[in-house]
Amino acid sequence: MDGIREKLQKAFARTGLRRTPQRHDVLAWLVRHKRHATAEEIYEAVNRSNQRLSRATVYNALHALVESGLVRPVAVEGAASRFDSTLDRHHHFICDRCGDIEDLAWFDLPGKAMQAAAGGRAVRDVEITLHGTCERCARGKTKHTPNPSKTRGEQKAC
Amino acid sequence: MDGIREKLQKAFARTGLRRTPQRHDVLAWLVRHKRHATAEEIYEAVNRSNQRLSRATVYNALHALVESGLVRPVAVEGAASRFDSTLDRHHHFICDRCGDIEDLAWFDLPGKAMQAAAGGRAVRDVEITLHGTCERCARGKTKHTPNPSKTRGEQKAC
DNA sequence: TCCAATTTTAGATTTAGTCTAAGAATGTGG
DNA sequence: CCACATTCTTAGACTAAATCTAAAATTGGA
Repeated sequence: MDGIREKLQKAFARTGLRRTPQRHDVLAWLVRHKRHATAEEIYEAVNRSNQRLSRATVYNALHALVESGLVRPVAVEGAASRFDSTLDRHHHFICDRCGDIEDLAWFDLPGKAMQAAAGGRAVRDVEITLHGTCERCARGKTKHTPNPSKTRGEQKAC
Repeated sequence: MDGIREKLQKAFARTGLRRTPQRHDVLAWLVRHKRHATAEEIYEAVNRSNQRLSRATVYNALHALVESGLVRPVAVEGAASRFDSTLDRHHHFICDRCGDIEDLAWFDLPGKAMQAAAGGRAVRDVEITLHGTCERCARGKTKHTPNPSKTRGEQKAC
């Protein structure tokens, strides 16, 4: 119905990454829920619906998926890394106040300027992250609690 | 001789951040050594030359400095955050293989595209990180060990 | 089918970073 | 110059993130 099965099948085939049930589940969850989840959240969510997989397996699967480009890590200062399916390209916006991560429409970098700055280096990927205040926080809605799990660190109550 | 004292004095004055000896030492070290150091490295380095400051103080100082914009955190997936003086603008390049972080010359984002993508959000800062293979790793020099401290995580021997 | 390589697993371990409560330093108004 | 409130630092305990280990399970191919 959902086509996800086929989509993932293709993705695995394309990258040559061995498709284990565990990797499949992790990727499927990430594709379905476009949240920027931590490894811990994925661990809990996937285990809630399916068979159990261990924490180490979640990390292994995530790393394998990152390695082959199907998943992208979003590192956050002072907090657990979050993960993101790359099946559609996009950039990120991180709110200074509440720490929420939002997707932005993709746009290109000026190729020339980038090449010049990169010099002789081989560039595989470009990561653009905007920082600022999200609309909810700007409006002063204090209820906005984007990371229902342990929101460790900086974020001021918001 | 070095003008750093005055430069920092100005920086503190400009941002209104209280200049404590500890914050000064942390910032001074970051300005002098343009490495992208972890909190732990800073802790060790600063204590090597000067009086002792506690780990908590290093974190406190770093957060205060980040808050007031004098220092920028560089989050890295699966590893300790690194820190960077912002006294000159630049972008980053992170090597997939060895994990090294290099500075790139500053270049601007196409303002229109960015505004369009950001929508109504208030953008404070733009962070551009290129990922790929650094020149040393490309040349296959296996000696390249950029993070002499605990290089935890992904990096293949390189 | 059998073997070698890969993957998963549970649990222990390491490391990053925060928290707490108490004490020190600082700045301000009188 | 003093008193008081505020801010900052500190050590160490604590929490959480992520890795590591060694053993068991699964897989793909000859």
